[in-house]
Amino acid sequence: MRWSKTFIPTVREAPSEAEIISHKLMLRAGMIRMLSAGLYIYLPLGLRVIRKVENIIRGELNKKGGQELLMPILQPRELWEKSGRWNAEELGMLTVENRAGREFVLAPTHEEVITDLVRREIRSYKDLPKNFYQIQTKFRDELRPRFGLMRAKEFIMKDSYGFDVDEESAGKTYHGMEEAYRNIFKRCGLHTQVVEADPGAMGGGMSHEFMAVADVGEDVIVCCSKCGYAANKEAVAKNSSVKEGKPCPECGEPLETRHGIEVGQIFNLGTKYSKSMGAAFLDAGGEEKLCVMGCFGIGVTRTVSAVIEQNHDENGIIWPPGISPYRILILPVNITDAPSMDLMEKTYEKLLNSGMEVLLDDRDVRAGIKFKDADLIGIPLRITIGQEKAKSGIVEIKNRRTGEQIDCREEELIQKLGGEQWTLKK
RNA sequence: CGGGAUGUAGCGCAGCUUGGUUAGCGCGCUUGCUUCGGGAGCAAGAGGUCGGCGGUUCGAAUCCGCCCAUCCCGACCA
Repeated sequence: MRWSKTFIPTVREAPSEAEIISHKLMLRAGMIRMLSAGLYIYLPLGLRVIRKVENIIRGELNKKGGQELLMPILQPRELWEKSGRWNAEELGMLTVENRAGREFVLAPTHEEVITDLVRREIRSYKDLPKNFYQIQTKFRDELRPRFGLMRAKEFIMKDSYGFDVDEESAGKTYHGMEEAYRNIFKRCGLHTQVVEADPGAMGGGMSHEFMAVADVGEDVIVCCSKCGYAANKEAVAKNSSVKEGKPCPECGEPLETRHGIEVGQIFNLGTKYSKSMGAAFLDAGGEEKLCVMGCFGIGVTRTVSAVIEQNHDENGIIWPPGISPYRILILPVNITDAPSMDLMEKTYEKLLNSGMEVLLDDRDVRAGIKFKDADLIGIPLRITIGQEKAKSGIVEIKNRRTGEQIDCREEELIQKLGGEQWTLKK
């Protein structure tokens, strides 16, 4: 993609409404713009990152047998009365009424719809287990939206719903999802702590939260830096021996207090919804049983914020390669120099043909601006084409994270980029 | 929803205390010339219902009231 053809409106100063680093950097890097409090437009660069995260999620969930579908955002009131959640204050539901006076909810979550589907379509143990998921916009009528994409009224969420024949099978699903989540967040370049959690409005039994450790996190967790043990606030409240300074229950090291951003949560729901919604099946003995359910969520847009909180420096974002909007940025220093332009086009073509996602900064602006913007938007690798070295067909490759830089002949580029030192870890 | 703060050009801000010709500055934007490897210089421009409504006054960005918006703390929450 040529920078001049896309739309990446970078700005030097972030609007004053932005408080935390990820919000400021997303605004400055031209990833998002605010429409109203808690409502954001995802610009081309921001959307590319979101899509990357979504695709990592798809890959890992599909490996676990997840089946993607898509459910309506607008849902009738009756469905929510059936589950007993129409007045569930803590869900922050946004309701609307149509011209005929019929009431709907802009879905904050989809247990009702998916369980209703399963109730009608699944009748035999032979149809189970099933694991459905979708990635779509969710609504929460947040009274106080905050921190950009961290807490928005409208956000993108991945939600999975598991249906199993019994607790044992549901437990396997649960642990499978836990494993998938670990892989997903790792591939997104996010350092997370898994903590035991309170199921809250979801109900049911066991629940774990995936916390991205960050100073701006709204949640407090107590964890052990040595063995990785971690517990959230509710768990700490229940057990007075788990707090800062006390020995870790697993290894005895002193526990520490940290802040976390909740990027994912998994729930074992038991039969709460299958009972209220009537999702039953016949087992091998011909006996009617209720599906044992689980639900599993990932805040996609929040994950993007969390990644930036964990991956930036004073100059801007440093994308983990797996979710970077582009893998490589080509930066020609002087676009009026013919040899530089030849080399630039050749390099661009070659990288595109090799399947790389390349952003070409072909803008007619001073080099300093390009360098600053390059650091700001944080593409992992930068190829600089300078006037002098271009004469002999040499480009510079620079690593955004480490700052290391090498010269490379254009012909050897593909080979070098595939080499170990440019395959960024972390 | 309780407490606090802010609202002046696309962005960042000054002016308001003590009302007084035509509302300023920096960045950005347009044009020209010179520059050109880390956010250039000079020159000439464009861009404003001073958040909105009402009030006080000869006169309001400035004082008063109500409303709206945005942000922070709290409660609540993927």
